[in-house]
Amino acid sequence: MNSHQESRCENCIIRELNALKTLKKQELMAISNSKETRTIKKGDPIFKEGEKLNGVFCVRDGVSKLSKLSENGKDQIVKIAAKGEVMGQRSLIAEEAANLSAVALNDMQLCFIPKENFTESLSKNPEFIQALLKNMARELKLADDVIVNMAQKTVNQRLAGILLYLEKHCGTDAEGYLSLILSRNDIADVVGTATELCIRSLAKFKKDGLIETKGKRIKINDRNALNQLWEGV
Amino acid sequence: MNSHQESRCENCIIRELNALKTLKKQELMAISNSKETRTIKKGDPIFKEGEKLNGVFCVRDGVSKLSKLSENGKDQIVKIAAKGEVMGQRSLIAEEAANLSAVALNDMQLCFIPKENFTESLSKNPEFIQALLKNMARELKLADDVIVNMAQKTVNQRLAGILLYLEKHCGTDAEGYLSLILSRNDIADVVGTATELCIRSLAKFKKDGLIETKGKRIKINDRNALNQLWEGV
DNA sequence: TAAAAAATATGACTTTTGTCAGGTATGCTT
DNA sequence: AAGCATACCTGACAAAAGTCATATTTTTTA
Repeated sequence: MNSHQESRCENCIIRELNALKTLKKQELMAISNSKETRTIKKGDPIFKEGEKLNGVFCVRDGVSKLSKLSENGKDQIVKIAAKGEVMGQRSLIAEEAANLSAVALNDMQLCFIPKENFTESLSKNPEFIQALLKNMARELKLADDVIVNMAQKTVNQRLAGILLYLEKHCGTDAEGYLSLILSRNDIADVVGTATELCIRSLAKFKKDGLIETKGKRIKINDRNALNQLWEGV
Repeated sequence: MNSHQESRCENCIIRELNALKTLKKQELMAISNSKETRTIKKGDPIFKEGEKLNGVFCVRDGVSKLSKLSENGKDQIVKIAAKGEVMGQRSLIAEEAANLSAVALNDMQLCFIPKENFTESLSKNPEFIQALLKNMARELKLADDVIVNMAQKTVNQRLAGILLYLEKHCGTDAEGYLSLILSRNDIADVVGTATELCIRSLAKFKKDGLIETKGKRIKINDRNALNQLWEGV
């Protein structure tokens, strides 16, 4: 399979979305021969916090949550990784075990790139390092912003924020519903609140005409109002 | 002054604490000639969020807060930078304006290293890039952990956490009081709560014998209990 | 398809957090 | 040293968030 044209890294367009786009033909050929394409089912774990990773995972399709178990027994979702994102690279770079757990939010296709290939490029390809560095720097800014929002915004504001985020980053289906269907519990874990509170807030958003729901599915009706709520106007 | 032995980067030991330790003699000589040593008084701003930085600031002495103004009008302190930390490098790497504002928490001595020197080394010195990359990766882990704590811990827990953090990272004086003296308002801005609540919680900690206070100054009496509170036992 | 399990939903209540108003202490300026 | 500004502190109340119990609906599985 790996020898087939489409599964060769040289021809992969997902790469364009991340630091892997800086890899040279030679590096790509090496990776093509050692990489592994994995199919992951919704709900399946990809790696767990504390685990030593022996490679990175490039998301070809689907979406994963990256979460950490807090000492109070609750899971906090720190990041949602969609197509094109590389999971595990932070841990490899820092030479640490994984700090977060990755679980598939829907059926996924991943490319597993072995540590050896990753570190080889990391030590030899300056363009790759530069791209990684820039990527990390941008991630760090996003994380700092999340800290501010977690500390200063209310549950309603943060919930409005993630609905807008999901629409922007994961898109909507033909009927206008958010493509990524999360459980109420997962939404609560992103917001950092209890499931009940999340459900209640969604019910209020619905009553106020900001959103529509149909089972788990959510449609944004009043983007403007949600945005104003998020910004605290 | 710059030609004096002690002010030459080649002889600087602060460098050992960060990525600048990887710089070569030639690079250090160039920086020595263009760098600027700045004395900043307590409360003075170093840079503001949104500002385009034309260099990085290496903390020689003193402590700075890095904060961001939330849309609700409150400042959130995202990081406390002590001796050896380099401020502004994230912005230069990402080629973005500063995301945070830096203000001195006590009298400081900073080395300002111009952007040109920084980016020169960034493009030519692989060891420097590697060190920066590792640094960013570690910072990102810390930020992710703060996100989890902000989302999942109570005000009391977070307050206990920062007291322990201040003791560990900024030390104590001869009498055992925390060396870094913050206003109640600044402590509240780290915790992400209102000043009144911060004061109340400190009063409770005092009543329970966890800490002692003398004006602004705080002494940790029961490290163990604070730690258990932090961990939520 | 029926039963079981899981997820969603709602009500009642508690705890935590935030806010406002006012008081006291502290330090700085003139 | 008096006056002023600032920071610290406290009480009373309001709002937000968390918890527990218990439906109701949806999904899974036997």
